Amino acid sequence: MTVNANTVNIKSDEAYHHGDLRAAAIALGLEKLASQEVPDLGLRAIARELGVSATALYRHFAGKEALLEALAAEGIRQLGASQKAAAQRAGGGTAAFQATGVAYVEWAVANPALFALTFAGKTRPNLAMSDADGDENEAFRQLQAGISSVLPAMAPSADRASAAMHAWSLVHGLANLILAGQIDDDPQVIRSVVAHTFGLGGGAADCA
Amino acid sequence: MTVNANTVNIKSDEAYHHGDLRAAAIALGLEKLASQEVPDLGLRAIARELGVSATALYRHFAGKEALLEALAAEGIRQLGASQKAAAQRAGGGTAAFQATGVAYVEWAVANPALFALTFAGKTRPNLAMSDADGDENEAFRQLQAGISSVLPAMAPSADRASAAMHAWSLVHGLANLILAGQIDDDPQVIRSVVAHTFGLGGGAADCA
DNA sequence: ACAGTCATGTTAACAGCATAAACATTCCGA
DNA sequence: TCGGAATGTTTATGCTGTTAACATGACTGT
Repeated sequence: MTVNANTVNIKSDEAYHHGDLRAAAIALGLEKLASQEVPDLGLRAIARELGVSATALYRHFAGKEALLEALAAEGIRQLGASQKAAAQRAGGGTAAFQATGVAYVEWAVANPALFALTFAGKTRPNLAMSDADGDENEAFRQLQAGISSVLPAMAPSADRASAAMHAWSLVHGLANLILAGQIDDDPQVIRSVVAHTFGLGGGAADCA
Repeated sequence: MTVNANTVNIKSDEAYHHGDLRAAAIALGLEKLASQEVPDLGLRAIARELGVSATALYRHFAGKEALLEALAAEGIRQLGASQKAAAQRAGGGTAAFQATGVAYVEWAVANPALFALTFAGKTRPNLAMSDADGDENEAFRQLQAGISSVLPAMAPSADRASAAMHAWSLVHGLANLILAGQIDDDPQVIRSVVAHTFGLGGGAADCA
């Protein structure tokens, strides 16, 4: 296992000035994103806040876009981890599937800027199509696992793929609409909308 | 004096140099958005391309954000019109409802930058909550009409609201995921994913 | 018709941004 | 120890949004 340079590894102190600048930049970027609603990060601002010259970051990133991609990778990793934790907490089966959906939306709402960045532009890595081996694909793996727990294993793969896209679209759209201020950020609403589709096998945990 | 033949003139002739600059800026903005994937419009670029000084636009827009909002308003108007046309083309009932969903996604895919702009940031007007009287609310009105055609009129308004959010989230998420390159832009896929929910008819009925 | 006001344009200037080129330093392996 | 690679700095270029001060043309009230 190679050391993943992307991970947020804040060595306690005495770190970066002549240490690991790349990691420090990513850590600070995440920190700034966490306290912002819109991902308008600036290289200069990061460098300044890091006590380093503006152009120093070019030794570690090809440009602004490269830094943003690194942050996006971290974002998708966190999202996947959050979903995985929610699924485990819920046990298994349909409940776990719904939990991943709710976790998706809640993570997005809790991390607006990072979520926006993660899915911004066409330059981002294609999550669904990649071979789901990397650590950053936990999100899609959770989706597939959820599908498996709801649809019988013998269902045609076309149905499974369609269901996956359906579920993903639902939570993704709900998250985006909430972030756009078009739908209220109400846990009850989120749960209800998600349950409506994610429980599709049996329908209606919510309707009773 | 030279009338710029490139621009899509809203006002018939005798255009903008000492005419209607605001309209010209919006028209050019839309034109530029149409040939771009990402809404990185620049005030200076627009002014330059319009043959006018950079600061002239400040006589008509409070700032860049204001111009973007004007463009977003035009975007939501076009989206609603597209949905309305699709619904009428489809006749009525469930088919029309599905058609509005497909139209939503297809319009978004056909106008990536404008669609992104329309739903970017929290500063945009809240479509769902406003009183649906203005011309720009056709999109939400279509959504409600579609819901009405699928859910029985006597259904509790909570169910109707939930169904509306559900449908909206689905198409919105599907559009965004396609634009993010995560789902293939395949008409067959769009139709299938949309039909899955928009034809639910039964989804809510199951609960009763 | 004339004067004044207001809408609309102009130029100049400021601060901030991403990025590139040339230069300096530090570190590490042969 | 020496030389090159890695890392950081200064300087410079050209972009951006935005403000301030100034010009000018058109409309309006008397």
